[in-house]
Amino acid sequence: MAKPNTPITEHLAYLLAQANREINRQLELRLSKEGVPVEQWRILKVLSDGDGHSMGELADAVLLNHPTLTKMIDRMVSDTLVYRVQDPNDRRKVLMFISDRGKVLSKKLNSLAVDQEEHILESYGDKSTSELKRLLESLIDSSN
Amino acid sequence: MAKPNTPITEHLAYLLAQANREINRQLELRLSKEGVPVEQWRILKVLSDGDGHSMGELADAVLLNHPTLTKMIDRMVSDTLVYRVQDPNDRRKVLMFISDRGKVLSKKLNSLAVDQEEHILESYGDKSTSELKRLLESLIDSSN
DNA sequence: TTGAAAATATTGAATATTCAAGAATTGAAG
DNA sequence: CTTCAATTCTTGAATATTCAATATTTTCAA
Repeated sequence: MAKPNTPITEHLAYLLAQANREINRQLELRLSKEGVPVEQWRILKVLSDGDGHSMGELADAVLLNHPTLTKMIDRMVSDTLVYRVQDPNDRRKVLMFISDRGKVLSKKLNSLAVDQEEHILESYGDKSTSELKRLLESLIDSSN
Repeated sequence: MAKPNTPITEHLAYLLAQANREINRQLELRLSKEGVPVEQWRILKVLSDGDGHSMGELADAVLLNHPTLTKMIDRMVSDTLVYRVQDPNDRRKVLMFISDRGKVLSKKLNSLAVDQEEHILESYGDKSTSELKRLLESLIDSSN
């Protein structure tokens, strides 16, 4: 008797990748109205607290590797969305700040992202959404 | 009074990306024992039903764009893990099959992937895991 | 039956990401 | 103090991914 061997669609790793791909695709579509990739939305959102964030901190927060972040920030500096300041307390570090132009863009992007969340809430339900968020947070916690 | 503006960590899109990144990283680490990227595990797993799968079908199943899949399959053909056969019923299509060598590798990879699932089950819990899977499936459903 | 449109897969050029190495600064042990 | 290891960020080369265009085959309407 042949072993039925779990189909890939039952692996948590696969379901996460699939869900992430789909939701990300939808978000991408909305943000493309402003011609901005999802990662830049994340960067602007994190920086919009107005504080300076080091590159390392940012890389963690926005789920990008260091060199990838450096190069994306280069582009955003060219677009004058953010700027670099050397950290006076530790000159190895660079502190990133959001510019005024960045803040304006960030607001537009946020409302596009909120639109999406609301769209999900409608089709997927309030209860499922908050339960899913809770479980994801706890999965992330348990992975550290 | 300043609007507190949802932190990025509360967005479903972000939580999914974060959880996916973490779980994927762990899986990657295990599969690296066999020197194989996660996508190749997916491909081998899907093909291991022994049937022929067209490139389009495969691309959907393994969450890759067409050209990316084509190039990855080129490598796997070089490694004699899979092979192409022209679909006799529709000669636009190419049917992909897993080779014997591919089957052997696939088995090893599966056991590494199952190890991971079990590790998650332990640290995260049986109940949470199955509930999370259920919610993810239903999110994916509701997105079509 | 013919010819235009659709479906499928691949290719090549443009872009983006990653890996490994490097430069600058700090920390800390001797 | 001095020196060596660790931390932080960037760079350049190697890889990988994506976009747009192409080739082939099928479908289907006229």
